[in-house]
Amino acid sequence: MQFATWNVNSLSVRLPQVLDWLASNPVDVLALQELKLTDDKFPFDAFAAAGYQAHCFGQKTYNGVALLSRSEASDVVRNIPGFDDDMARVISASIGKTRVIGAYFPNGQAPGSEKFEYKMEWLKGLRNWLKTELVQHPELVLMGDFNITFDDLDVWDPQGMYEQIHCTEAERYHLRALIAMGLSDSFRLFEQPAKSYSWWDYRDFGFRRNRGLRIDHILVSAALRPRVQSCLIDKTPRKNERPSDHAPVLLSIS
DNA sequence: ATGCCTCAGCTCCTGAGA
Repeated sequence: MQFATWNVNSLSVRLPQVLDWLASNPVDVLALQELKLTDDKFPFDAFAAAGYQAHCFGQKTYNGVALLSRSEASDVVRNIPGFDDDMARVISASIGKTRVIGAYFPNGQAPGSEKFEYKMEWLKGLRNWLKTELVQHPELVLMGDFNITFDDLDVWDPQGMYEQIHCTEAERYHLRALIAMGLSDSFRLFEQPAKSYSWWDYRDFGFRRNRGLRIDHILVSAALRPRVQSCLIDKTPRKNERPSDHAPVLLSIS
């Protein structure tokens, strides 16, 4: 079974690329982030024609997430129960025996800002909710744009980005707390190419110079971990003419 | 560096992203 996550930075702009990518990568489940469109504009028909059913949680201008799946998805939940949020950031569903959570974590802008405080509160809310989710659903995948690097391996310039947004100890603490709950960073279960990133700044030839961050992750629960066969970042779509700034991450489970 | 791209929208500039 194959899972993937991709921050598309506007589904309206990226739909042809998503369909192309699915044609070459017929994953079972694809989580999308930053749709930047409302539910009424979601291209259900285009995905149905490609063999995917979709559940979406859209929002005007910013945010917006969706789950696409080849088989039926049930028990769809939007956002984090118990955490009040006016932004569309999380969508969960049961697909087969697996509970799948697709998430667009807050950016946080800069340490000390109001948006950073919101990010910290959101991360606490996520973890409180996940505690019970993991009990109810031992086979769980949490994937999406986390907007946090695990450590310096995930950062092209660790000195320059020291304690900068996505790289602060406060943010990384919350990522480690998810690991402490029994989740694993599936990417690091395998040997990976040096300087592997999932996001590159549009500016300054970020991709060409490989000045990036690994901030898109797929975490798996303890029950799934022994079944993980591979995890990789697909840089191919970043070479398209009008790419998203993020690349998709792919996970294979037996 | 108040910059660099890209996207949406109260669209010919601004806010936000990361």
